Amino acid sequence: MNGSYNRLQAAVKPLPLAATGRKDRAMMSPRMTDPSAARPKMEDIARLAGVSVSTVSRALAGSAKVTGDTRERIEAAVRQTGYVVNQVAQGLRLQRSRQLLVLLPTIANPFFPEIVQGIAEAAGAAGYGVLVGSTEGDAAREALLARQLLTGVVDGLVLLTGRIPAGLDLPTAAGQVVAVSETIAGALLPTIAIDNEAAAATAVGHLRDLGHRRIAHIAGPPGNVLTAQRVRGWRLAQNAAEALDLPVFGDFTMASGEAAMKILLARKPRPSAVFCANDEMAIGAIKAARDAGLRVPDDVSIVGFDDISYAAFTDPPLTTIRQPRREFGRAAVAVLLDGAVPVARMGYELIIRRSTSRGGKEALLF
Amino acid sequence: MNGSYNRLQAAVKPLPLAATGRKDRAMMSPRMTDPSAARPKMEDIARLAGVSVSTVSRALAGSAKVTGDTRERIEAAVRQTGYVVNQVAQGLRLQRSRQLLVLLPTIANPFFPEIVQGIAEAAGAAGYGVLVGSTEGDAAREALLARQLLTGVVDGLVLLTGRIPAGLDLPTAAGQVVAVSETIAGALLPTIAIDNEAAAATAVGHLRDLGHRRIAHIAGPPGNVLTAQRVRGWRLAQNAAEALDLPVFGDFTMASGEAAMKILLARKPRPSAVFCANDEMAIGAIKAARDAGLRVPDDVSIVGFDDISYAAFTDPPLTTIRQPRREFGRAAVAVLLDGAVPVARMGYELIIRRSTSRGGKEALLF
DNA sequence: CCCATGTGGTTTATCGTTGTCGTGGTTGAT
DNA sequence: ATCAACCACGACAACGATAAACCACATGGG
Repeated sequence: MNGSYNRLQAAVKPLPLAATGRKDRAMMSPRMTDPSAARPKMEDIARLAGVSVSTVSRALAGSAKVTGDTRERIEAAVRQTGYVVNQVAQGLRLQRSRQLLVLLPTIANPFFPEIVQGIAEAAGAAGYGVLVGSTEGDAAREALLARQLLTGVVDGLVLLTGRIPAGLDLPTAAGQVVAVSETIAGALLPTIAIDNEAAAATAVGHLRDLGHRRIAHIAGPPGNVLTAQRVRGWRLAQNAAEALDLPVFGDFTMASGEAAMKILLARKPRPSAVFCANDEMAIGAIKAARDAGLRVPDDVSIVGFDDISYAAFTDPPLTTIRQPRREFGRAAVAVLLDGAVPVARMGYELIIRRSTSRGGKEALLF
Repeated sequence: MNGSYNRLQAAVKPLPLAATGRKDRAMMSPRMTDPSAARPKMEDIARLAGVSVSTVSRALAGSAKVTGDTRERIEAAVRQTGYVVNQVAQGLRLQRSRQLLVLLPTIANPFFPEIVQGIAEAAGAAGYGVLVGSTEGDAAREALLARQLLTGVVDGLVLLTGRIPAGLDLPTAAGQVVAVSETIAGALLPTIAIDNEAAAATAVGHLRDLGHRRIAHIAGPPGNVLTAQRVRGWRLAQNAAEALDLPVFGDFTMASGEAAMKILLARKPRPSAVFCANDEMAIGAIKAARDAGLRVPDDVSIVGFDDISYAAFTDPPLTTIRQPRREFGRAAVAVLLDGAVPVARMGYELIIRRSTSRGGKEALLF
């Protein structure tokens, strides 16, 4: 609400000014070829082609009712002026924008890009554009994006945030919203995801197969749905006694993974393996282990989750659970655009690299 | 142009249908409390509050000309209906959207997020929303985003792509576009960046200070402006003979860095140090070195560029050039919104971590 | 007592497109 | 020759919001 508000108006002024000037220009011949021309509108094309705006509109829409000659004149005028339809006006008239909005918690997490790419691919093929909004954990920004964008700026919303933005009325928005990757607690919303509990159990099962019995868990932030599901999976794959162990909570960042690992390494019987709720925390955990003078996987095995691109480049390369991210994106668009039935349990895959190995003496002694 | 086009229209249908139904509803009392109510418009608020739409508009705009009583009735109606203004209509009327669009080459590169965050911060503070579009190297998608979005959907464009989208007329868009990080060849466009040549020279100078004389370069893709600038800086910091060496070109991905490093390691006198045009390629290079049985930095020193978050978590942590990304973002918004003068040479910083060390025998023997 | 000056609101025109309806002119069938 | 049917196209009314112009009604000063 301060002064800086207005500057773009000023910066944009050239256009409005030129726009008002346009009518004058008809009378003031000298400035006819004004280079700082305003964006032409359909009316301009119509005048140039000597037809009505309706005809221009029809021609541009590809109607067969506009004949060769007229059509050519219109197309020539369009080419000449570089005219493009005003999406805002079109959106208002049509009550639809052919745009999708992807809401993600933070653009910095490399887990999301591939989902967005899948969305963009599928949406693009259907003639839809894709915009991305990053909420950065800020509920206000989230609400702003969702609201201001469901107000007609976009036709559909893909939620990667794991929660319903404030102010979004689900019944009203039915069919226009789909959740991906994270199921949203208690909301009847089409959701695309994997079975996180089972996937976590798979990861932990892999460690058990290698002989590990003291398998710690670096979890996501408390309160997060994914966190809960993966903690449950971790418990599920262990026996009753082991499952009493407490996870250390992080926040999905490398730094938090590093900190959590330090805590784990200080535990009395040191865990022989650690299952991390995502790859970034696993990267942090590897660093902590290294800094503590431990070798991965010889001294500690580490498993991640997501299979982000960096997972293959860590030292050692990270064993992790791969989620079909591109598929997530495509499926989300199918739900939105084709009314496809959402698949709540898509396939995942355990990618075994070199951060896990057979449990050492310690593990076997147990 | 196929069938899948129409589905969202169908999904959205409830709204248009309800909208047409709305007028009927006035006469058909029974359905008054229709739960699947259409999004209310200003007219509905006006009716509810017993005033005209103009008054509602003014009240919502915060005009002092709407008094206590009237204002309260309006606000009550807004609360009751959950009304939010239609941005599309508002945008058409106002000829401005209070939205900025950030165009980036790929959302997958972790160099960009922090810039976007800086943009979002500054824009948010000024009441602007930020949308992100990822072109994925596709010129068509790029043009589509730029065009369709400069058609009134957004007020400003931040280009992180290093080139002018096709169909974007710069004179017309003057003041609405700013380039960040990459200068755009031959375009007179406000640009926020660092002096890439000098920064590259700084990185290479650091290696020379450590005694290295065979310093190879893994460059970005040929044709890229950044690539050229950093190659020049690399040459500049060496003596004439050394500068005859040829860089190996990559494409800024980890995989390309790995491949490039393999090539470099096969060179006759093996380089004792490698300057990589970005951190991701450096990460790939480190992996290649490791896989070849070489230790970093004992056998090869490696320097990156950008200081992405992963740079601090590699083994060894990566020495690199830090660009003030958040500042980039803020500065870009200042240019767009406040008409600030763009700073083409912002400060950068050499971050010395542990991927570089004094050149070994080989280097000293030279 | 009348006119200037505020208040607190309403009317009206407009932003750029598109669907509906209408029109003048041609065509084919009768 | 006459009429229905068509045809390509034009005029007009929305879509939802806002700013400018306008208008009642009070109030106060001369």
